[in-house]
Amino acid sequence: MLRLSKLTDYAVVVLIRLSHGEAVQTSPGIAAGIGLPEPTVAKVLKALAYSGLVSSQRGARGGYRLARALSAIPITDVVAAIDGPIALTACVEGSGAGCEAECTCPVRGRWDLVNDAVRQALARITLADMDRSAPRAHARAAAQQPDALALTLISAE
Amino acid sequence: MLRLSKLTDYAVVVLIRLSHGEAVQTSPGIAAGIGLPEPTVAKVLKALAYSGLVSSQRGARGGYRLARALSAIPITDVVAAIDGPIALTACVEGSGAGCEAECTCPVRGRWDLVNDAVRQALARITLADMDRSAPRAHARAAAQQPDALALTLISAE
DNA sequence: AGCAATCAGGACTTCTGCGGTCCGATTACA
DNA sequence: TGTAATCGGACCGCAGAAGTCCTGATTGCT
Ligand code: SF4
Ligand code: SF4
Repeated sequence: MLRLSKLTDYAVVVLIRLSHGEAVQTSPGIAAGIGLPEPTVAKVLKALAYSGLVSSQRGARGGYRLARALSAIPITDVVAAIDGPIALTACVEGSGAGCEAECTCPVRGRWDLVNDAVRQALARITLADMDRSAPRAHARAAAQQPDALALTLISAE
Repeated sequence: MLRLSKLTDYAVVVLIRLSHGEAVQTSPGIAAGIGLPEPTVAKVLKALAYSGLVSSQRGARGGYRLARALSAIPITDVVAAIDGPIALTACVEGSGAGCEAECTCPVRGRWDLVNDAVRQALARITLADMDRSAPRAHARAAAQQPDALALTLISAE
Protein backbone atom coordinates (compact mmCIF):
# COMPACT_ATOMS: atom_id res chain seq x y z
CA MET A 1 0.00 0.00 0.00
CA LEU A 2 3.07 2.22 -0.32
CA ARG A 3 3.08 2.92 3.37
CA LEU A 4 6.09 3.95 5.36
CA SER A 5 6.98 2.02 8.46
CA LYS A 6 5.05 2.60 11.64
CA LEU A 7 8.26 3.44 13.46
CA THR A 8 8.81 6.41 11.17
CA ASP A 9 5.32 7.63 11.92
CA TYR A 10 6.01 7.36 15.62
CA ALA A 11 9.29 9.19 15.19
CA VAL A 12 7.49 12.23 13.83
CA VAL A 13 5.01 12.17 16.66
CA VAL A 14 7.77 11.83 19.21
CA LEU A 15 9.80 14.67 17.74
CA ILE A 16 6.85 17.03 17.73
CA ARG A 17 6.00 16.03 21.24
CA LEU A 18 9.58 16.80 22.19
CA SER A 19 9.16 20.34 20.93
CA HIS A 20 6.38 20.96 23.45
CA GLY A 21 6.86 21.44 27.16
CA GLU A 22 10.16 20.80 28.86
CA ALA A 23 13.32 21.10 26.76
CA VAL A 24 14.70 17.80 27.97
CA GLN A 25 12.27 14.92 28.36
CA THR A 26 12.64 11.31 29.39
CA SER A 27 11.69 8.32 27.33
CA PRO A 28 8.86 7.04 29.56
CA GLY A 29 7.59 10.57 29.89
CA ILE A 30 7.16 10.98 26.18
CA ALA A 31 5.58 7.56 25.84
CA ALA A 32 3.01 8.44 28.48
CA GLY A 33 2.35 11.78 26.83
CA ILE A 34 1.20 10.26 23.56
CA GLY A 35 -0.16 6.94 24.79
CA LEU A 36 2.26 4.67 22.97
CA PRO A 37 4.05 1.60 24.43
CA GLU A 38 7.20 2.70 26.19
CA PRO A 39 9.69 0.18 24.70
CA THR A 40 8.70 1.16 21.20
CA VAL A 41 9.16 4.85 21.89
CA ALA A 42 12.52 4.07 23.44
CA LYS A 43 13.58 2.22 20.32
CA VAL A 44 12.60 5.15 18.15
CA LEU A 45 14.47 7.60 20.34
CA LYS A 46 17.62 5.49 20.16
CA ALA A 47 17.51 5.52 16.38
CA LEU A 48 16.92 9.25 16.34
CA ALA A 49 19.81 9.83 18.71
CA TYR A 50 22.10 7.64 16.63
CA SER A 51 21.48 9.72 13.53
CA GLY A 52 21.81 12.98 15.43
CA LEU A 53 18.27 14.30 15.25
CA VAL A 54 18.08 14.41 19.03
CA SER A 55 20.85 14.66 21.58
CA SER A 56 20.77 12.42 24.60
CA GLN A 57 21.82 13.03 28.15
CA ARG A 58 22.57 10.00 30.27
CA GLY A 59 22.31 9.58 33.98
CA ALA A 60 19.82 10.87 36.49
CA ARG A 61 17.80 13.90 35.36
CA GLY A 62 18.83 12.95 31.82
CA GLY A 63 16.66 12.51 28.78
CA TYR A 64 16.41 13.59 25.18
CA ARG A 65 16.54 17.05 23.66
CA LEU A 66 15.84 18.29 20.14
CA ALA A 67 19.10 18.86 18.26
CA ARG A 68 17.58 21.32 15.77
CA ALA A 69 14.38 23.29 15.42
CA LEU A 70 11.38 21.55 13.95
CA SER A 71 11.50 23.76 10.88
CA ALA A 72 15.03 22.54 10.16
CA ILE A 73 14.05 18.87 10.01
CA PRO A 74 12.58 17.74 6.70
CA ILE A 75 10.62 14.50 6.61
CA THR A 76 13.38 12.88 4.60
CA ASP A 77 15.72 13.11 7.58
CA VAL A 78 13.28 11.28 9.79
CA VAL A 79 12.69 8.60 7.19
CA ALA A 80 16.40 8.19 6.66
CA ALA A 81 16.98 7.90 10.39
CA ILE A 82 14.48 5.09 10.87
CA ASP A 83 14.01 3.30 7.58
CA GLY A 84 17.34 4.06 5.97
CA PRO A 85 17.76 5.77 2.61
CA ILE A 86 14.78 6.10 0.33
CA ALA A 87 15.00 3.38 -2.31
CA LEU A 88 11.69 2.58 -3.96
CA THR A 89 13.04 -0.37 -5.95
CA ALA A 90 16.09 -2.61 -5.91
CA CYS A 91 17.79 -0.95 -8.85
CA VAL A 92 18.01 2.63 -7.61
CA GLU A 93 21.39 3.96 -6.71
CA GLY A 94 22.18 3.47 -3.05
CA SER A 95 20.35 0.19 -2.55
CA GLY A 96 23.05 -2.42 -2.28
CA ALA A 97 21.04 -5.45 -3.33
CA GLY A 98 20.62 -5.59 -7.09
CA CYS A 99 17.72 -6.99 -9.05
CA GLU A 100 18.14 -10.37 -10.70
CA ALA A 101 16.45 -9.32 -13.95
CA GLU A 102 18.55 -6.19 -14.15
CA CYS A 103 20.27 -7.08 -17.39
CA THR A 104 17.13 -7.62 -19.47
CA CYS A 105 14.90 -5.07 -17.75
CA PRO A 106 13.63 -2.32 -20.06
CA VAL A 107 13.15 0.03 -17.11
CA ARG A 108 16.60 -0.40 -15.58
CA GLY A 109 17.59 2.88 -13.99
CA ARG A 110 14.44 4.78 -14.82
CA TRP A 111 13.06 4.45 -11.32
CA ASP A 112 15.62 7.01 -10.25
CA LEU A 113 13.31 9.68 -11.63
CA VAL A 114 10.45 8.55 -9.45
CA ASN A 115 12.75 8.07 -6.50
CA ASP A 116 14.06 11.61 -6.72
CA ALA A 117 10.57 12.99 -7.20
CA VAL A 118 9.42 11.36 -3.99
CA ARG A 119 12.54 12.38 -2.16
CA GLN A 120 12.11 15.99 -3.14
CA ALA A 121 8.44 15.97 -2.26
CA LEU A 122 9.36 14.76 1.20
CA ALA A 123 12.29 17.14 1.53
CA ARG A 124 10.03 20.14 1.06
CA ILE A 125 7.90 19.37 4.10
CA THR A 126 9.40 19.91 7.52
CA LEU A 127 8.19 18.83 10.91
CA ALA A 128 7.02 22.38 11.54
CA ASP A 129 4.45 21.82 8.80
CA MET A 130 3.25 18.71 10.58
CA ASP A 131 2.67 20.41 13.92
CA ARG A 132 -1.00 21.18 14.41
CA SER A 133 -0.26 23.90 16.94
CA ALA A 134 2.19 25.91 14.83
CA PRO A 135 1.72 28.65 12.22
CA ARG A 136 2.14 27.78 8.56
CA ALA A 137 5.10 30.06 7.86
CA HIS A 138 7.16 27.54 6.01
CA ALA A 139 4.51 26.56 3.51
CA ARG A 140 4.50 29.94 1.84
CA ALA A 141 8.27 29.80 1.45
CA ALA A 142 8.00 26.43 -0.28
CA ALA A 143 5.70 27.95 -2.87
CA GLN A 144 8.52 30.10 -4.15
CA GLN A 145 10.89 27.25 -4.83
CA PRO A 146 11.20 26.19 -8.47
CA ASP A 147 9.77 22.89 -9.58
CA ALA A 148 12.84 20.73 -9.19
CA LEU A 149 11.14 17.59 -10.42
CA ALA A 150 10.47 18.94 -13.88
CA LEU A 151 14.04 20.13 -14.14
CA THR A 152 15.21 16.65 -13.29
CA LEU A 153 13.03 15.14 -15.97
CA ILE A 154 14.31 17.54 -18.59
CA SER A 155 17.95 17.11 -17.73
CA ALA A 156 17.66 13.33 -17.85
CA GLU A 157 19.20 12.25 -21.12
CA MET B 1 13.10 1.48 3.60
CA LEU B 2 10.10 3.20 2.00
CA ARG B 3 10.12 0.84 -0.88
CA LEU B 4 7.13 -0.03 -2.98
CA SER B 5 6.24 -3.64 -3.47
CA LYS B 6 8.13 -5.75 -5.96
CA LEU B 7 4.88 -6.55 -7.74
CA THR B 8 4.40 -2.88 -8.56
CA ASP B 9 7.87 -2.71 -9.99
CA TYR B 10 7.14 -5.73 -12.14
CA ALA B 11 3.86 -4.20 -13.24
CA VAL B 12 5.68 -1.24 -14.75
CA VAL B 13 8.13 -3.50 -16.51
CA VAL B 14 5.32 -5.65 -17.83
CA LEU B 15 3.30 -2.70 -19.09
CA ILE B 16 6.24 -1.23 -20.94
CA ARG B 17 7.07 -4.60 -22.39
CA LEU B 18 3.48 -4.82 -23.54
CA SER B 19 3.87 -1.61 -25.49
CA HIS B 20 6.60 -3.18 -27.60
CA GLY B 21 6.03 -5.78 -30.33
CA GLU B 22 2.67 -7.43 -30.83
CA ALA B 23 -0.45 -5.60 -29.69
CA VAL B 24 -1.84 -8.60 -27.86
CA GLN B 25 0.61 -10.74 -25.92
CA THR B 26 0.24 -13.81 -23.76
CA SER B 27 1.26 -14.07 -20.16
CA PRO B 28 4.06 -16.66 -20.62
CA GLY B 29 5.32 -14.73 -23.60
CA ILE B 30 5.82 -11.57 -21.59
CA ALA B 31 7.41 -13.50 -18.76
CA ALA B 32 9.93 -15.03 -21.14
CA GLY B 33 10.62 -11.65 -22.68
CA ILE B 34 11.82 -10.11 -19.44
CA GLY B 35 13.16 -13.19 -17.66
CA LEU B 36 10.76 -13.20 -14.73
CA PRO B 37 8.95 -16.22 -13.26
CA GLU B 38 5.77 -16.83 -15.22
CA PRO B 39 3.27 -17.22 -12.33
CA THR B 40 4.33 -13.93 -10.86
CA VAL B 41 3.90 -12.10 -14.14
CA ALA B 42 0.50 -13.74 -14.52
CA LYS B 43 -0.50 -12.45 -11.10
CA VAL B 44 0.53 -8.95 -11.99
CA LEU B 45 -1.41 -9.08 -15.23
CA LYS B 46 -4.51 -10.24 -13.41
CA ALA B 47 -4.36 -7.30 -11.06
CA LEU B 48 -3.80 -4.91 -13.93
CA ALA B 49 -6.74 -6.37 -15.81
CA TYR B 50 -8.97 -6.11 -12.77
CA SER B 51 -8.31 -2.42 -12.45
CA GLY B 52 -8.69 -1.81 -16.16
CA LEU B 53 -5.15 -0.89 -17.11
CA VAL B 54 -5.00 -3.75 -19.57
CA SER B 55 -7.85 -5.59 -21.29
CA SER B 56 -7.80 -9.35 -21.31
CA GLN B 57 -8.94 -11.76 -23.98
CA ARG B 58 -9.64 -15.29 -22.89
CA GLY B 59 -9.45 -18.51 -24.87
CA ALA B 60 -7.08 -19.65 -27.55
CA ARG B 61 -5.17 -16.86 -29.28
CA GLY B 62 -6.05 -14.67 -26.32
CA GLY B 63 -3.80 -12.58 -24.14
CA TYR B 64 -3.47 -9.06 -22.80
CA ARG B 65 -3.57 -5.73 -24.54
CA LEU B 66 -2.84 -2.21 -23.32
CA ALA B 67 -6.04 -0.36 -22.54
CA ARG B 68 -4.46 3.10 -22.91
CA ALA B 69 -1.27 4.59 -24.25
CA LEU B 70 1.77 4.59 -21.99
CA SER B 71 1.71 8.37 -21.76
CA ALA B 72 -1.83 8.20 -20.34
CA ILE B 73 -0.84 5.98 -17.41
CA PRO B 74 0.68 7.81 -14.45
CA ILE B 75 2.64 5.82 -11.90
CA THR B 76 -0.11 6.36 -9.37
CA ASP B 77 -2.47 4.23 -11.40
CA VAL B 78 -0.06 1.34 -11.43
CA VAL B 79 0.57 1.64 -7.70
CA ALA B 80 -3.14 1.82 -7.02
CA ALA B 81 -3.76 -1.24 -9.16
CA ILE B 82 -1.26 -3.42 -7.32
CA ASP B 83 -0.78 -2.01 -3.85
CA GLY B 84 -4.11 -0.30 -3.41
CA PRO B 85 -4.51 3.39 -2.66
CA ILE B 86 -1.50 5.36 -1.47
CA ALA B 87 -1.76 5.65 2.30
CA LEU B 88 1.55 6.38 4.01
CA THR B 89 0.16 6.03 7.51
CA ALA B 90 -2.91 4.59 9.17
CA CYS B 91 -4.63 7.92 9.75
CA VAL B 92 -4.80 9.25 6.19
CA GLU B 93 -8.16 9.43 4.57
CA GLY B 94 -8.96 6.27 2.63
CA SER B 95 -7.16 3.84 4.87
CA GLY B 96 -9.91 1.99 6.67
CA ALA B 97 -7.94 0.85 9.70
CA GLY B 98 -7.53 3.66 12.20
CA CYS B 99 -4.62 4.25 14.55
CA GLU B 100 -5.09 3.38 18.21
CA ALA B 101 -3.38 6.56 19.47
CA GLU B 102 -5.46 8.71 17.15
CA CYS B 103 -7.20 10.67 19.88
CA THR B 104 -4.06 11.92 21.63
CA CYS B 105 -1.78 12.18 18.61
CA PRO B 106 -0.51 15.73 17.93
CA VAL B 107 0.02 14.89 14.24
CA ARG B 108 -3.42 13.44 13.59
CA GLY B 109 -4.38 14.30 10.03
CA ARG B 110 -1.22 16.17 9.15
CA TRP B 111 0.16 13.23 7.18
CA ASP B 112 -2.37 14.07 4.51
CA LEU B 113 -0.02 16.82 3.35
CA VAL B 114 2.82 14.40 2.85
CA ASN B 115 0.51 11.85 1.33
CA ASP B 116 -0.78 14.29 -1.26
CA ALA B 117 2.73 15.50 -2.01
CA VAL B 118 3.87 11.99 -2.79
CA ARG B 119 0.75 11.25 -4.76
CA GLN B 120 1.19 14.32 -6.91
CA ALA B 121 4.87 13.60 -7.44
CA LEU B 122 3.94 10.16 -8.72
CA ALA B 123 1.02 11.43 -10.76
CA ARG B 124 3.29 13.68 -12.80
CA ILE B 125 5.39 10.81 -14.11
CA THR B 126 3.85 8.52 -16.69
CA LEU B 127 5.01 5.20 -17.99
CA ALA B 128 6.18 6.95 -21.13
CA ASP B 129 8.80 8.68 -18.99
CA MET B 130 9.95 5.32 -17.72
CA ASP B 131 10.50 3.78 -21.14
CA ARG B 132 14.16 3.88 -22.09
CA SER B 133 13.36 3.62 -25.78
CA ALA B 134 10.97 6.56 -25.97
CA PRO B 135 11.48 10.32 -26.41
CA ARG B 136 11.12 12.58 -23.38
CA ALA B 137 8.23 14.64 -24.69
CA HIS B 138 6.17 14.53 -21.55
CA ALA B 139 8.84 15.78 -19.20
CA ARG B 140 8.90 19.23 -20.74
CA ALA B 141 5.14 19.49 -20.37
CA ALA B 142 5.41 18.69 -16.67
CA ALA B 143 7.77 21.62 -16.21
CA GLN B 144 5.00 24.02 -17.08
CA GLN B 145 2.59 22.79 -14.44
CA PRO B 146 2.32 24.91 -11.30
CA ASP B 147 3.70 23.64 -8.06
CA ALA B 148 0.62 21.98 -6.68
CA LEU B 149 2.24 20.92 -3.44
CA ALA B 150 2.94 24.44 -2.28
CA LEU B 151 -0.61 25.45 -3.07
CA THR B 152 -1.83 22.58 -0.95
CA LEU B 153 0.32 23.66 1.95
CA ILE B 154 -0.92 27.22 1.76
CA SER B 155 -4.56 26.33 1.53
CA ALA B 156 -4.33 23.98 4.50
CA GLU B 157 -6.05 25.61 7.43
C1' DA C 1 31.62 7.26 47.79
C1' DG C 2 27.18 5.19 47.23
C1' DC C 3 22.83 5.17 44.99
C1' DA C 4 19.23 5.84 41.87
C1' DA C 5 17.85 7.18 37.47
C1' DT C 6 18.44 7.04 32.73
C1' DC C 7 20.38 5.84 28.18
C1' DA C 8 22.85 2.32 24.84
C1' DG C 9 22.91 -1.74 22.42
C1' DG C 10 21.66 -6.00 21.22
C1' DA C 11 18.99 -10.60 21.20
C1' DC C 12 14.69 -12.60 21.02
C1' DT C 13 9.72 -13.58 19.78
C1' DT C 14 5.51 -12.62 17.32
C1' DC C 15 3.01 -11.58 13.42
C1' DT C 16 1.46 -9.34 9.25
C1' DG C 17 1.23 -9.36 4.43
C1' DC C 18 4.16 -9.96 0.41
C1' DG C 19 5.86 -13.23 -2.93
C1' DG C 20 5.22 -17.32 -5.07
C1' DT C 21 2.35 -21.41 -6.54
C1' DC C 22 -1.59 -24.04 -7.63
C1' DC C 23 -5.93 -25.77 -9.83
C1' DG C 24 -10.65 -24.65 -11.78
C1' DA C 25 -13.59 -21.55 -15.08
C1' DT C 26 -13.92 -19.58 -19.77
C1' DT C 27 -13.50 -18.93 -24.64
C1' DA C 28 -11.76 -19.18 -29.44
C1' DC C 29 -10.69 -22.37 -32.99
C1' DA C 30 -10.92 -26.61 -35.84
C1' DT D 1 -18.80 -30.42 -30.48
C1' DG D 2 -14.28 -31.41 -28.89
C1' DT D 3 -10.06 -29.52 -27.62
C1' DA D 4 -6.48 -26.71 -26.31
C1' DA D 5 -5.05 -22.48 -24.85
C1' DT D 6 -5.69 -18.90 -21.60
C1' DC D 7 -7.70 -16.18 -17.72
C1' DG D 8 -9.69 -16.12 -12.91
C1' DG D 9 -9.50 -16.69 -8.13
C1' DA D 10 -7.97 -19.31 -4.00
C1' DC D 11 -4.08 -21.14 -1.38
C1' DC D 12 0.32 -21.41 1.44
C1' DG D 13 5.28 -20.38 3.05
C1' DC D 14 8.39 -17.13 4.50
C1' DA D 15 11.06 -12.74 4.92
C1' DG D 16 10.99 -8.61 7.28
C1' DA D 17 8.80 -5.47 10.37
C1' DA D 18 7.04 -4.58 15.08
C1' DG D 19 7.31 -5.08 19.58
C1' DT D 20 9.55 -6.80 24.00
C1' DC D 21 13.14 -7.62 27.17
C1' DC D 22 17.63 -7.82 29.34
C1' DT D 23 22.35 -6.38 30.57
C1' DG D 24 25.76 -2.92 30.91
C1' DA D 25 27.49 1.96 30.84
C1' DT D 26 26.98 6.69 32.35
C1' DT D 27 25.80 10.58 35.24
C1' DG D 28 23.43 13.60 38.71
C1' DC D 29 22.11 13.67 43.49
C1' DT D 30 22.71 12.74 48.48
S1 SF4 E 1 16.15 -3.66 -12.95
FE1 SF4 E 1 13.97 -3.59 -13.65
S2 SF4 E 1 12.95 -5.31 -12.56
FE2 SF4 E 1 14.93 -4.93 -11.48
S3 SF4 E 1 14.41 -3.50 -9.78
FE3 SF4 E 1 15.06 -2.23 -11.56
S4 SF4 E 1 13.13 -1.73 -12.65
FE4 SF4 E 1 12.66 -3.45 -11.25
S1 SF4 F 1 -2.98 9.32 14.48
FE1 SF4 F 1 -0.81 9.90 14.87
S2 SF4 F 1 0.22 7.96 15.48
FE2 SF4 F 1 -1.76 7.39 14.51
S3 SF4 F 1 -1.23 7.00 12.32
FE3 SF4 F 1 -1.89 9.18 12.47
S4 SF4 F 1 0.07 10.34 12.80
FE4 SF4 F 1 0.53 8.15 13.23
